Amino acid sequence: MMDSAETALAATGDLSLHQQIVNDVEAKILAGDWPPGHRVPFEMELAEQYKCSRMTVNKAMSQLARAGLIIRRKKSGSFVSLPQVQSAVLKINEIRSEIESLGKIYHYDLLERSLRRANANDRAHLDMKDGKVLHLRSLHQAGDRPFCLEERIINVAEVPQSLEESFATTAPGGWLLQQVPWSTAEHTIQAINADSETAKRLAIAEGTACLVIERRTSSNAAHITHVRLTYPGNAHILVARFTPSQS
Amino acid sequence: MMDSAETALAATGDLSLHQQIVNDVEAKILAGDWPPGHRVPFEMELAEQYKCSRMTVNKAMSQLARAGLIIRRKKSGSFVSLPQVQSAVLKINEIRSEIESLGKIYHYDLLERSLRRANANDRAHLDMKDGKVLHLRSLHQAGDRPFCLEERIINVAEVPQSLEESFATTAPGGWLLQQVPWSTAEHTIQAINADSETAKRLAIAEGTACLVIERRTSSNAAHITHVRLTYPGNAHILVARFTPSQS
DNA sequence: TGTCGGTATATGTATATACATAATATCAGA
DNA sequence: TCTGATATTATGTATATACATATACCGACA
Repeated sequence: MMDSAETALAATGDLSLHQQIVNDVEAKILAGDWPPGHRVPFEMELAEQYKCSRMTVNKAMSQLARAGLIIRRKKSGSFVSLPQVQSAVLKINEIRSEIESLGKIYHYDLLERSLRRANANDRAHLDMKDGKVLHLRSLHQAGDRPFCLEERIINVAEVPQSLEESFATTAPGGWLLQQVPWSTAEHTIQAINADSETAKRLAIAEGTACLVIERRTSSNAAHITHVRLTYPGNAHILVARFTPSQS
Repeated sequence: MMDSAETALAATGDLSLHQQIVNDVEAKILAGDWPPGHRVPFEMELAEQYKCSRMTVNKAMSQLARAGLIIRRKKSGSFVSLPQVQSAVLKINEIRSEIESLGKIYHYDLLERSLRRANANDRAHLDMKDGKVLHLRSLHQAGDRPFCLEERIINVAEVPQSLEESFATTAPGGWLLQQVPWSTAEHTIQAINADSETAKRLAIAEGTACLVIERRTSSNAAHITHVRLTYPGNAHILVARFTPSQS
């Protein structure tokens, strides 16, 4: 078997020096050579080892600290941290591209579009006091099979241009990404049994398990939109990955 | 309404200079003042603006680039990037702490423990050629209610000390976190209808929608363990968040 | 007009240096 | 022995400097 140190050093490509240090240290930690609590060599020691300045090592160690792999304490040194709470990055693709990457033809149907004063439910979802919301219900299809049922409310005060858009052929998800540049988002994921209405729309038996993803998108302080995506059970699987220092 | 620039500058606490720059630029992007594609001021310009050296600005910009908020191109400058694919960080807590944080009493029951040669299914899950796996089935309870059904296989070759452990009172999840220091993980999440066996164990009606999380944990190259967690529907909701440069 | 090649420019990396900050270690004095 | 001041030390931040690298731009030349 190949020694892990060799593995690390073998990969010395044309990477920058500080990136090499990051990789080497990360490899040591992942391989278990340096268990949690182990003190990583001091910056000065590593600098000597790699024949570089302390600043270069510092840059590498700062990266590792930001990634959560090590914890740094003044005067004491840097220590391999305990594996944090199991966490993973969940990538939620645009529905259209998701379907097309499956080799299916994407089709979008608008079921309902209405403008209304925010009711109690809307206000809770968007954390707003008063105002109007645009309510949209639509169906995404892969080939001739229903793929996902979407129910969305848009905060009209924040996205007034949504009133101009019919959404007859444009799915609101992608459209909003264009309009509201960057965003923060909160997701909840749960399993529900399809009620009769949902079952009919998704062409599945009533009671079939469905995956429901709800997302609230915000920009700085204001909440922009809330969407509830219902996927027919087993037909859809979410994938999430976690790798430390996800470079 | 407060100007967003003021908002950003108002928050000038005792943060380090490069962190202030990160915050200010992030605020500008989130507020939409700098839309996607907009060219961020050059490092030299920002250095002048903040009356600091280019290196300090460079540190800030590098952070923003790593976080994906901006894209940097030599000779051209830095540009606000298009909102990436909706992604979010999913934190999957230790089941014990999750239950206890709900104010319930945690109880763990081992249902089955067996050592066996890896069958085709095991080999697929752990991506292994041959060898033994430890198979564990257990139930996590919150108060007197079933909370989660766990089915796990452990790669004995990678974690030989698992043979010494009875798991009669120790849940394998937390134990493994201690034994296998750092890890990468792949998760899949889906909704299923409870079969009769599952329904009985979880004390729910057959066919109830359940959330199933499968996780494969690895350390460097080798796969350590595969676990399938089944939560009774509606009783459990996953939460995931996304904020750019999740500092 | 089109292409080649040189120059200017913004970022990328690395260094030496300096001082700040936090926390440990040490030692004097009560 | 306990207390508190002081020294030591590792990290944190910031600077000036230097050179590397990629590339946009522009002008010369065919």
